[in-house]
Amino acid sequence: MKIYNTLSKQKEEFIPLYDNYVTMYVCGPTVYDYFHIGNARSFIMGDMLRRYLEYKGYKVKYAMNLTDVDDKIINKANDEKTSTDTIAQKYIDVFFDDLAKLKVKPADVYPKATEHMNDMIELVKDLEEKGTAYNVNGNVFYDVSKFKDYGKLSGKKIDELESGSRVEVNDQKRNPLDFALWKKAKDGEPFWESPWGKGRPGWHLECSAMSMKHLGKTIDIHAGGNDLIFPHHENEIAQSEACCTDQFVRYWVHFGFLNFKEEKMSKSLGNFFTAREILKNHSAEAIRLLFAQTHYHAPLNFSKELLEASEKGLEKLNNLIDSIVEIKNSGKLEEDSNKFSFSEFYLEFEQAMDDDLNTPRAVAVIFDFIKHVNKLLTEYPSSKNLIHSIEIFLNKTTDDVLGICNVKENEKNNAASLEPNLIEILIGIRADAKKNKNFELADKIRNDLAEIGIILKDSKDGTTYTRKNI
RNA sequence: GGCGGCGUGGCCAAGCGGUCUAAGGCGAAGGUCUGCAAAACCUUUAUUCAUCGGUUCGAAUCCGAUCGCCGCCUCCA
Repeated sequence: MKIYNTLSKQKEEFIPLYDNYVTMYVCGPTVYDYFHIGNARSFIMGDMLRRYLEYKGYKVKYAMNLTDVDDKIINKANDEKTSTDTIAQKYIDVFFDDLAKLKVKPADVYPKATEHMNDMIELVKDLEEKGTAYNVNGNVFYDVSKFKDYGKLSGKKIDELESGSRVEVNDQKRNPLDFALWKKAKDGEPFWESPWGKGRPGWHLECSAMSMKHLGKTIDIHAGGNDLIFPHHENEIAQSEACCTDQFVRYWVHFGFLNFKEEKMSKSLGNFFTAREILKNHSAEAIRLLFAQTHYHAPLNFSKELLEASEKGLEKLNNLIDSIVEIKNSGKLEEDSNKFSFSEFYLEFEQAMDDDLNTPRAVAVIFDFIKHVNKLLTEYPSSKNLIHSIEIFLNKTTDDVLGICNVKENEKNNAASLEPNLIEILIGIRADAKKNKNFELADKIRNDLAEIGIILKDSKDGTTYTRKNI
């Protein structure tokens, strides 16, 4: 498989450090608020990458940090007259809750900054000993001039950055680009004891320390939004490679922004929808399909209309699943000797995904597949092998990798309870009504069922139904 | 000012030197089926890829210029 590596600015063949074991780190949330649908794009695309690696047979160790010490958390705690811990815990719960709703597979570890103080302090001590960090009255800064590769990820040059007007002025720094590794505590702020006095870590530090601790000094994939390339990821490289390793990350993966009305969706611009808000009216599957329909690297212009279009597209998939479930429940299935391997669809799906996770192409393969099997289904309406092969294909691709459908769940919903039997009875009554040309009654039954989300469909072989969320 | 990205049908979006008179989704139009619907299926919907030049036997794809949009350089996924 090929992956675009921000470091080399080109697609590279992905070869993990150790055989079939992949280490992957995705920058997680600062837990001070609900995350928005733009943040969700990173979480979901990271999830799809991880799922596809697993599909390919890799064993993936996946870590996502929780930033629970930060200015924004402190401010929020002050505003709400509560502790930073309370704020952090509240939004950690929210985060997990929303991620689960978005069908994002849980990471193997969710390291928290507050639980890795010693690791971070050790890292800073090490940098200080090596002369790459300096202490000014309890503030410890990283000396950018000591790291010759500084700028290798973002393509920025130290002198060019210096001449830029936006670099913060700080008397204590030797160089305006130097960044804080350890910040001296101000009154009323949470703090930890350290060799430099009471304070807290700078914001790049945790990712370096926790990535190396949980995944090893050199990891395979580190991913995050485009806006993290500089300075965050650049600084992570500087910290980690100056202290502990020749290569911190082998493949840097960055996700394009989610825009709203041609502008980056962000908290500071205020033009955002929280994921939670969107999930009230739209399914996780539709959100995931929408994201999959654009390449992860490109910007995605978000709108509710687009989401609705994806929702409609999903219906094609769901209708297929419904008809499969319906056929299975009907008891009409027969053993047969037909073989349906769908190997060309698997191949095309894999070729698309192997090409830098080209999910839009993969989705196109899925829709081609749907069209193809719908035809087969009319040709072989009772083939057990057909149904079985379709289910396996959908499970592997649309469910396991893309996370946009769930065959098993649909079956469960359909099979549960007395409901199917009751619906069959109503269908029977309606069939009699139709026979007697009592269309008024027939339509009433259909309309009333539609109101509770049961959609009847007539065909020459009888009436079937599907369920729709209302 | 420095660095990076983008401009493909009504909308979204793949394609990145020949199979492109350009995949797939949404939308629209017609048809098959049906008491009517729904679903499904079949047609139709870009001789053209921001514009202008160039390279090449051949360009949406490479190069240059122009126009337009966006992002990073400050917290941000």
